[in-house]
Amino acid sequence: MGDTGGGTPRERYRAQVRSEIKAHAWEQLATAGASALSLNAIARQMGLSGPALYRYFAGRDELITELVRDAYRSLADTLRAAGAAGPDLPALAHALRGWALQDPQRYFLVYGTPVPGYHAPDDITAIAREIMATLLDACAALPPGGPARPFDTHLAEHGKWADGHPAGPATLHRALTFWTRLHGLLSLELAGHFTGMGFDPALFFAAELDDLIGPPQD
Amino acid sequence: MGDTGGGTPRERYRAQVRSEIKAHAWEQLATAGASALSLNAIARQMGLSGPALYRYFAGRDELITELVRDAYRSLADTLRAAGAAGPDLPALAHALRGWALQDPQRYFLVYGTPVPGYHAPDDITAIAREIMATLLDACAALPPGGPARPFDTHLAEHGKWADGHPAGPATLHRALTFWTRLHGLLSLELAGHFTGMGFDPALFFAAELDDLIGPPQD
DNA sequence: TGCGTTCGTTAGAAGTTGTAACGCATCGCG
DNA sequence: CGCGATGCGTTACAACTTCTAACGAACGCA
Repeated sequence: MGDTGGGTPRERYRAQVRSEIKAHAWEQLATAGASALSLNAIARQMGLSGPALYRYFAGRDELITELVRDAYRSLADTLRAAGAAGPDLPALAHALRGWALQDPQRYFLVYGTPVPGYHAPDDITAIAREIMATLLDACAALPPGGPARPFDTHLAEHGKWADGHPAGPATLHRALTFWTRLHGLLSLELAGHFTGMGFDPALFFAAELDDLIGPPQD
Repeated sequence: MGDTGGGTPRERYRAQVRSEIKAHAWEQLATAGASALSLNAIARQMGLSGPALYRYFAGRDELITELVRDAYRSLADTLRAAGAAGPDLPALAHALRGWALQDPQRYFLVYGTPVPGYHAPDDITAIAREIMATLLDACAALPPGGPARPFDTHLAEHGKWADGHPAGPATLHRALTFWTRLHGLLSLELAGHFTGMGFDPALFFAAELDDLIGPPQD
């Protein structure tokens, strides 16, 4: 926490202001969404005038990219922590859901509607791969499921994403479905598409998780 | 198509200009996303000046709401048409995927990142219920799956969303998982999270669909 | 033919991002 | 200690956005 020994005083001050800007940005993001994020509003909240922020971020896009990076980093750390005490898929799932519910707009910053032109920098895609690796570790430790399925054989030949990970096609399939199914559920829940339908999203989540761990196989 | 007999000439002209505005809006939307939609840019494209558009739409929000409404309507009609020749869940699934791939930004307009403050008008939620009804029809016609599961009993008591539909809890569960699983897959595919991973999203989609129709039960 | 509604215009307010040029404080170095 | 370079914050401005107000002209209907 008290990492105040960064280097020159200027560098420390700069880092402090940058993180203060980001703090205000997160606040705006959580309440008004990413599209409403305004550099001028942040400057006002901090008691300084508009163009001052351009000393710290090249522009709105760079600030948002930085927030996206931090969001990815936060998710990767959260999942890694959940899997630290041994591979545990349910623990990973609940860590993911907790992280998503904690700040829905942060979740959408990672997995929400993309901007057509935008391409994430390499270090962000690296974090994404790290997340998948954590997921693969947990899936590899699971007892084998049912019989091999057609898509498994396709993954065996076209699984160049898990390169360097010693996981069989069935495990790759498991990790992929874990990701897409839980994302579908969380995405719709956070977007409010379940409100007024009456059921409890947490129970639905638990049901889908059960399906992923031990599919109905007897 | 040639529905030119709306009423007074003024009403016909008004409707025509409105639809022309929306056409340009869809074009902008598909290329630059919803956040970049600009009334001024549309006015320029149409050869008239900015404030002229306010005769036809109260503002940017109303135009976007109208686009959301049309998107919902288009999806509901597409699914209804796919299920017209009898309840057919695979047909519904492929119609959904085709509709999504046809215009990703239109899909995200319906199921993408929500604006925190926004609440959809009643007629839009009515279309959403219509979509769920079509889905329930197709699920009800499916042969029964495996044994009843815990979440089914919860849905039996908290399924006030399918009110008026003669479907059992297992069918409700089926429809819900159909929705969330395929959305998760499509959402990540359209957002580009699968690019560079090597596998074919269409095959993954087919695999998930197989799981939904005939879960591995022997 | 004439009257009223509606349309499109220009002008302008208030907001945004982002650039340019200018003082001034501060930090590091001699 | 003092001096110079670096960096910070400012104001001024351009270009853009949404949206309101007021005006003139065109159009439809009686």
